[in-house]
Amino acid sequence: MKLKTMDISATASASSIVFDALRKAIIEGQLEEGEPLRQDEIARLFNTSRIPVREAISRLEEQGLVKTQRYKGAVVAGLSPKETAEIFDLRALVEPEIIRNAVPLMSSELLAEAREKCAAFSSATDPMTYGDLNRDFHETLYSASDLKFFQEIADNAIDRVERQIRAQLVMSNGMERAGREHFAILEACEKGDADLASRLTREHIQGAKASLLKHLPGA
Amino acid sequence: MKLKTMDISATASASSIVFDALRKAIIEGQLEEGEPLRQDEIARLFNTSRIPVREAISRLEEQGLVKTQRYKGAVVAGLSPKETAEIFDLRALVEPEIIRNAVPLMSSELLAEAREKCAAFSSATDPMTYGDLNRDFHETLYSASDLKFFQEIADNAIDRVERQIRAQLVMSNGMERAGREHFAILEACEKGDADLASRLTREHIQGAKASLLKHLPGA
DNA sequence: ATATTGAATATTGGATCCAATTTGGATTAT
DNA sequence: ATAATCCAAATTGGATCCAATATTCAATAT
Repeated sequence: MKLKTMDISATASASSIVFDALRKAIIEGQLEEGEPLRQDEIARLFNTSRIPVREAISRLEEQGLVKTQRYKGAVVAGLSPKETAEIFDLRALVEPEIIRNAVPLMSSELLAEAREKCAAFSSATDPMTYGDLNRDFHETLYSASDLKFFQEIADNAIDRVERQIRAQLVMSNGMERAGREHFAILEACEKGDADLASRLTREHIQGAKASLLKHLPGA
Repeated sequence: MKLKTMDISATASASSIVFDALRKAIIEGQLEEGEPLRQDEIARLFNTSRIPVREAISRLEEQGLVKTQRYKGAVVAGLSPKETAEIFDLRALVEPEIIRNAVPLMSSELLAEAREKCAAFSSATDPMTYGDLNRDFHETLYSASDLKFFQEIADNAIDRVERQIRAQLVMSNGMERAGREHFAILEACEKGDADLASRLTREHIQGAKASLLKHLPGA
């Protein structure tokens, strides 16, 4: 008798669990810029030894989310205004291409899902969730593309400025304008107008960059 | 008495040494695609324990140069023709922007250095060094830009297709055409024509992609 | 002969211990 | 009191050992 094989691989390695948790805590701002990451302390929090913690930290450093100094340890990486601007420029270059590629590949189911996410963002009331809902909408559209490396780049770039994005969203008009722009991007996708969706995405990112830099010291 | 503090940090950590060595071996093709990386074996080669080896491998995986499976180990990552094409598209998007940004920042010293590298590439006779000399030329020009994140992206993208670049260079006309195109890019930089340098860089990459895909099965 | 079971081996993931380095405070000299 | 010095605590980097899992191959049943 044959049994259906069940995927029981739900158990992830300790280092991956620590990595995911630290990454989430960093991009959500629960760990502030410059805050040291003590291996011992983190190991105690997750009931592990420092080995998987070190592996997680080294992966986070490879992603640019932490900086480490030999024998001194790791701190949450911060960005200068100039660096922030560069990341937004990178996003403004890459993400329009992802959308352009994705539009012809969007199923009606995916568009329906994106419409829900778009509505959820526009009607959000809890500032703590602004960032997640914003990201949720964009990633839904991006997921239709088959450009996985482009998506990797975009994901990492967004990770690095997630804190600034959240700040921008709670600023005056941030949510309102983003909501409008999301809706326009969605409409372009529904019309199948890849060029327009691409252009609107670029302007969306450039606008966020501009409104953010206005409030940063000496951009 | 005060002593001048000397920077004695020449001693890198074991994990960094292993990381650099493995990365070099992978992109130069000394380790073939799919070849398993045995922690124990590597540890013996470097006279260390497996701990720094594991850290190095996890960093390499974060860069996409190896793939690991739980309890099965790491293998050198390969690229499908489609993935190779995507990486070249990414390069064709990012690197022209780096050059465009770099041109106004190029000192005459840097241009002189680039000219030397360009000549060295064109007069190269040992196929083993084609890849290094090619990269050397491009990185010299890119180094003038102040877009460090863009450069990170480009560096990693080039890493991932370094093997294919080397193959392309030894193909018929590969070196000859690359040499000509390098010279044209260099001339545009010397003239201070950022737009032209950018366009030539894009065409250089797109041309390499096209000539490469012609020789790949079912691109 | 072929497929299945099961034990021995190989390999990775993690815990514990030790070494190297930094950091901070007590001590001492001026 | 202040600055330099030195020692103890804290912290990271790495080695060794153990646990968990995968792989191989011989033994066995059909």
